[in-house]
Amino acid sequence: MRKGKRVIKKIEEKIKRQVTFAKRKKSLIKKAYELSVLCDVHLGLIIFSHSNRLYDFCSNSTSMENLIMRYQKEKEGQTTAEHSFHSDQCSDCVKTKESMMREIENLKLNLQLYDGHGLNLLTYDELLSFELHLESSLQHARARKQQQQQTDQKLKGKEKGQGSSWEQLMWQAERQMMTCQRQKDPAPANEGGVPFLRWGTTHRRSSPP
Amino acid sequence: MRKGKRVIKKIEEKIKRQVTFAKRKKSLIKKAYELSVLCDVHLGLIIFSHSNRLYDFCSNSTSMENLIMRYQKEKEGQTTAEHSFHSDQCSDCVKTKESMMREIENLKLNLQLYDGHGLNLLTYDELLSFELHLESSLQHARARKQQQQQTDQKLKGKEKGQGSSWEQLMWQAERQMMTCQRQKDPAPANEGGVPFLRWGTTHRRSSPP
DNA sequence: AGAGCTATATATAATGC
DNA sequence: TGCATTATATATAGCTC
Repeated sequence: MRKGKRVIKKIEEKIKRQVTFAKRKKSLIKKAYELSVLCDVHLGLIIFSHSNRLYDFCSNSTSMENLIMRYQKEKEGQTTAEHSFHSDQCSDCVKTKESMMREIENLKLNLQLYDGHGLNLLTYDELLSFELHLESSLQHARARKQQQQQTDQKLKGKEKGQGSSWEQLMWQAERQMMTCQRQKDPAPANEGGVPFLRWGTTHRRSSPP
Repeated sequence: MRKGKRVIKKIEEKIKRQVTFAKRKKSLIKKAYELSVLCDVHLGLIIFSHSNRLYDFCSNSTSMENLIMRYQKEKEGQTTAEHSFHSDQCSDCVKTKESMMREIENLKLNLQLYDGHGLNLLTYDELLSFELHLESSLQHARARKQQQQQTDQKLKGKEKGQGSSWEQLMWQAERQMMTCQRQKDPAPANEGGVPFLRWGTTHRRSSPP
C-alpha cells in the first residue's frame, strides 16, 4: 500500500532498493517493449544493476549494435570530434581506429556519389567511367528484378504443388550461399540489422515468398 | 477515458500513433530517470522516432558512450572471447573497433549492390527502389558530365582572358562548399587517402582545369 | 505539435508467506 | 530470493482547446 508521493531520491536501504530495482526494471522494459510495438519505433535500453549486471532490451527488427551505430552517427554529426579523450591510453589502437575511420569515410564518400553528391570532385574521365558503371548496375538490377518476378510468378502458380519446388530450393540454396559468404563473422550482429539501404526501404527479404 | 485493455499491437492511425509515441516516450524517459535515481544504477535509453529522430536518456554520473562500451564489453564476453589475443590492454578500444568493423562491413555490402552482388537478398520492392535510385544517379552523373564538358570548353576558349573567369570562381566556390559540407570532422582524414573509386580510376580532380 | 481534462488501466510500495 | 495481495499513486487514451 503506497502512502504519500514518491520522492525521487536514492533509496538508502539496500534491500528495498534491490526490490524496487527488480520491479521497476521489469516494468521499464515492459514499457519500452510496448512503446516499440505500439508506435513501431526502434529503441534500445541498457541497464547496469548496482552489481554491474547487464539487462537490456531492444525492439524487434533491429539490433542493439545497429541502434548504437545509428546513435553514434547522430551524435557524431552533433558534436565535433570528441574522441580525443580516450586516445592517450592506447595509441596503437587509436591508430588502427583512425585508419578504420578513414576507410569508413572513404566508403561513405563513395556511397554518396550514388546520391549525386561529390560528383564535382570527379574528372571528366571519371564521370564517364562512373556513368558506364551505373549503366551496368542498372542492367544487373533489372535483370535480377525480372528474374525474381518470374520466380515469384512460378511459385505462385505452383503454390499448391509439392511442398518444396525447384525454385524454392534453388532460392534457398542461393540465399544460404550468399548468407554464408556475407557472414564470415559468426557474431549474430546482422540477425536483424541488415545493412541500411540508403535509397529506400530498410528491410530485406528474410525468407522465400 | 480508457476503455478496455490495451492490446499491444502497432497503432495503424498515424495521428494516434504519433500522439501515443510522444506521451509514452515522455513517461518512459521519466521512468528511466526515476529508476536510475531511486536505485542508483546506470542506464541508457535510445529511441529513434518513426521519422528517424533520436531521443535518448542516460543516467547521471555516466555517459552513453561509456554505457555502450560497457554493453559491448559484456556482449563480447558472452560470445566466444576470441579477441583476447588482440590486446587485453585496451579492450574498450577493441569494442569500438568491432562496431567500426561492422559499419565497414555494412557499407561494403551496400557498395557491392552497385556491382550487382547481393541483389538476391532484396525484395522485389527494394529492387524497384534500387532501380529508381540508380536511374536518378545516372541522371545526376550525366548532368554533371554535361555541365563539366561545357565548363571545360568555355574555359578553353577563355584561357587567355582575365585571370579568374566566372566559371572558375563558381567552380571554386562550389567545390569549397562541397568540401566544407563533406568535412564537418576537422580531422585531416582525407589528407592523402582519396576515396578509392572502385568502378574505375582512383584519382579525383584536385584542382580546376 | 502541445496542454489540460477525465475515466479507467497499470504500476508499485508495503506486507505477509 | 521470489510471489501474491492490496491500497494508493501514476499512466494514459480519447477528448477539447
